[in-house]
Amino acid sequence: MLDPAEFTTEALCRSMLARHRDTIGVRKPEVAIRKLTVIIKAALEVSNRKGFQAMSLRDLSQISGVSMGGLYAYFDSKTTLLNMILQEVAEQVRRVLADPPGEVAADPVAHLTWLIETHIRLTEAMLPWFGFAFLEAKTFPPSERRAAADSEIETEAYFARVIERGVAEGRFRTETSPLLASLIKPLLQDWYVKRAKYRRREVAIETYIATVQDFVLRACLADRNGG
Amino acid sequence: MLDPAEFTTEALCRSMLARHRDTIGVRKPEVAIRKLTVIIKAALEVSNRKGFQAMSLRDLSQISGVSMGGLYAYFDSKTTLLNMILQEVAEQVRRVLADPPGEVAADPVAHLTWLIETHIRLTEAMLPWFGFAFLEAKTFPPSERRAAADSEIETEAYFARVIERGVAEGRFRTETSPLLASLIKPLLQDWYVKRAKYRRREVAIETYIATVQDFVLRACLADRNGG
DNA sequence: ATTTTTCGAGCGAGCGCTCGATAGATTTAT
DNA sequence: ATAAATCTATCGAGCGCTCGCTCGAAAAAT
Repeated sequence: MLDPAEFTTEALCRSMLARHRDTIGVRKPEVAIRKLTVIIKAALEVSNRKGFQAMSLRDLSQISGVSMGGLYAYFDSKTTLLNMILQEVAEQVRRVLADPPGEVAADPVAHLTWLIETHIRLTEAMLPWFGFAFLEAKTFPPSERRAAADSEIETEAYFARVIERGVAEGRFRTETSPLLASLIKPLLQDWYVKRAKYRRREVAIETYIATVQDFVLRACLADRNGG
Repeated sequence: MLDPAEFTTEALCRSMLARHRDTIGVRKPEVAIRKLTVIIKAALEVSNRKGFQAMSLRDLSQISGVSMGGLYAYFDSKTTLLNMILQEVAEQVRRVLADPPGEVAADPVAHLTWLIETHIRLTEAMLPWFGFAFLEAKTFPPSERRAAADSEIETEAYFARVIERGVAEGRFRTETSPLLASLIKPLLQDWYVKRAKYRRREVAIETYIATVQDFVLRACLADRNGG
């Protein structure tokens, strides 16, 4: 479904580097990618454990093995580091959700099902990144907070459009609530926000995906088709 | 439905004071409640704006009008203040959700509907408190984090028990997913977590409650009863 | 007169961030 | 081929500042 090679920390850091070529001081790409990867890995690990604010740059330096000064070759402030990570998450969401396979896009039901599965699998592939984004985006400066809210609205819009089309084409109940698109998002988020709980209960990702799909489709489809 | 007088900041602070009589240095109850109320009001206000960690005790002192030393007559550490608030939230959830009216408890469908409405109305009555608990609980020390997780599981259990009974009594589909109870919680949370979004879109609380109730019941009930 | 409550300057620790020093790689000059 | 010059990447002690928290004194209440 998703190619795992596209979501390794290294691959994602390559994408980050490309976007910040001008602000990153290290010129040689192999060196830059290698070090950026260990920095980001460490940053995600520590932040997911105790929060981004609580992670000091000395923590990050020690765990990544890069000196204080060395860190500042890759970002010019702690807030910039935050933004680099959040932007990469938003970028991947856009890249992955924006173009469904042709045969899927043609049918609202298939499209909705695909969106749910793909979103959950994307968050699974980038678990520390989404955990980070969810945990941190709320507590930060106005501009970062707004960017996070925009990204959220963008995701919601993918669902809203499909539902609207499904209703227009008569595949969904005409009474389908316009609120539904908003309510799908928290269902998808629960998988990575409460990941520990689902791991403890040994819920497989396929089970989770199927449950959410069924939950949503029962709300959309006419009664007879709900089973 | 809920008596607003029970959820004023002052009423809640009275409950907090009772629970921490031994660690609060101020002896006269009227004085203690009055000051605790302004402290908690200020703490919730600042924390909801920029996060509990980012709120310094100097911020809190200035905004509440209570001196640094004065604050420490009400808690012995910043973490204690956090716990006092989280405990009060957990206490109210327990108090309100634990005893449904008799006529409601008798019927699984009515009980489930009641739980959804009551939980959403409770979070609305204590909006800054729940916003605070949601925002902060994740980022904090192990013991606080565990307490928050326990409280969450407790809430989930209310829903799990009703659903189980509904299935046993033949009111709900036998295939009703055991995951459903977990998935209800994020739907309820969205109301206070994304409160700004729903306010902007002018979604009334009654609309939200009805939408969630319909969403959940469609997942539980046999197909013919879904409308 | 004595207890209770309030005050806020001050403490040590830790924060984000800077910057001069330096070791290694690469280019240029001879 | 070798020496000199230049550039790149890395380092970590130290700066100014704010943090959570304390404590002895002042003020208010009894």
